[in-house]
Amino acid sequence: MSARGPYAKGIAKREQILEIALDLFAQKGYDRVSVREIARESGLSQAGLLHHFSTKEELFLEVLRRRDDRDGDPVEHRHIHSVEHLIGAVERNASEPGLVRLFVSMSAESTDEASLAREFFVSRYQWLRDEVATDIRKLQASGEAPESLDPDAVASILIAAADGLQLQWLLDKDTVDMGVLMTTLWDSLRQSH
Amino acid sequence: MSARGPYAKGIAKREQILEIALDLFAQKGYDRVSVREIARESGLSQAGLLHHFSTKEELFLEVLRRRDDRDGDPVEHRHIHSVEHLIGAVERNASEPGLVRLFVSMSAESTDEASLAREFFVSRYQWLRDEVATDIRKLQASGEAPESLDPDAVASILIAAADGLQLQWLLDKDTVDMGVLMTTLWDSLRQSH
DNA sequence: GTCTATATTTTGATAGAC
DNA sequence: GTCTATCAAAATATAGAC
Repeated sequence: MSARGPYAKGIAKREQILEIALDLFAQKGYDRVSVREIARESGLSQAGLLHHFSTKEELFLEVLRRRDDRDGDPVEHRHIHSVEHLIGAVERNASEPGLVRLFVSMSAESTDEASLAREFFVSRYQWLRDEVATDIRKLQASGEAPESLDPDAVASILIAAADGLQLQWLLDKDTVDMGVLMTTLWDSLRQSH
Repeated sequence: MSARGPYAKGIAKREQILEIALDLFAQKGYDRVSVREIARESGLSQAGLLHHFSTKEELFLEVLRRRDDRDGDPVEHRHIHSVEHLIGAVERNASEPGLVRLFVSMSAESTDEASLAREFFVSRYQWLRDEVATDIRKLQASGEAPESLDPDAVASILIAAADGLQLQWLLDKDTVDMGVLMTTLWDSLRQSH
């Protein structure tokens, strides 16, 4: 897939806009960023930006989809999610407060029934719970996790803890160590009977 | 403390505005509610409302403080928070999606460094963690919780799970049973060694 | 305490030139 | 593909009458 051709310039600009929009949405939230501001940071006029994404919401949804892909190799991300990966992602997120804020604020906004992002987050959580629950069943089969655990319940709980700890961490980064706490939780669950 | 006197009318109106603002912020989030809208629902003009709260942010902060008080008896709320209370609050919240949404979206907004609500949530989490950790120490002393648990870590984790489960529940109310999952988590932790 | 009227900004989006 | 110019709608906040 060459980057050359008649569309190369447009595609490159699109990528740049998406990067900048990601950062701005992460910093300030959807409603507090104007298209003008994203355009200015991208070295474009507002109308120039709206040539690439004809509405603000279209740009926003594209940014959301992109966020998932940045969590490491997209292929790996999509196919071998596990408890270990979940904890690893939380640990890595401690170096990316902007991304964490994007996720926290966008997922909160998505709870609005009318939000365009709602569908995105609903299916994302369904998928995530499924991946983690499947991994737990695998660990039970190999004796690495106790049979007493309910895989679906524990999957929900681990994901919930990850989200909640990210929120606490954003508010008090020195007090809350997300990675350590996730490990503590998983160790405790594995040692329950 | 009588409700009579020269200020009775103003105070009553203030209360009414706060109730309505609470509901609207909960439904739509801070940025998507206008002062005009709150005023209209309160039977006032915009200028009439701004006589009671001179800026939108002032009104918002007042609503936030009020939210805490609605979580049951304020006195009890403030003085005997415990693991049991935390789980009970989550269970009760399943009948109040509006309030849950308010909390989720307002806490997410508060992660903005410049947010006026930030200070409110930072101190709220510090206080909550402290209350829950203290309760866990008490349970350990009476033999109702294993000594192997780190009270501060478990407090953070339980609160995080509560927040994260509320988010998942808002997005998929039929699949996620917050109360059951919180109980599952706490039981597992108590049975770990 | 509440109103009408208005100042001032800012927003998302479009039209049309180049 | 990007610009300038512009529109229409909304927002917060204030001034001043009653």
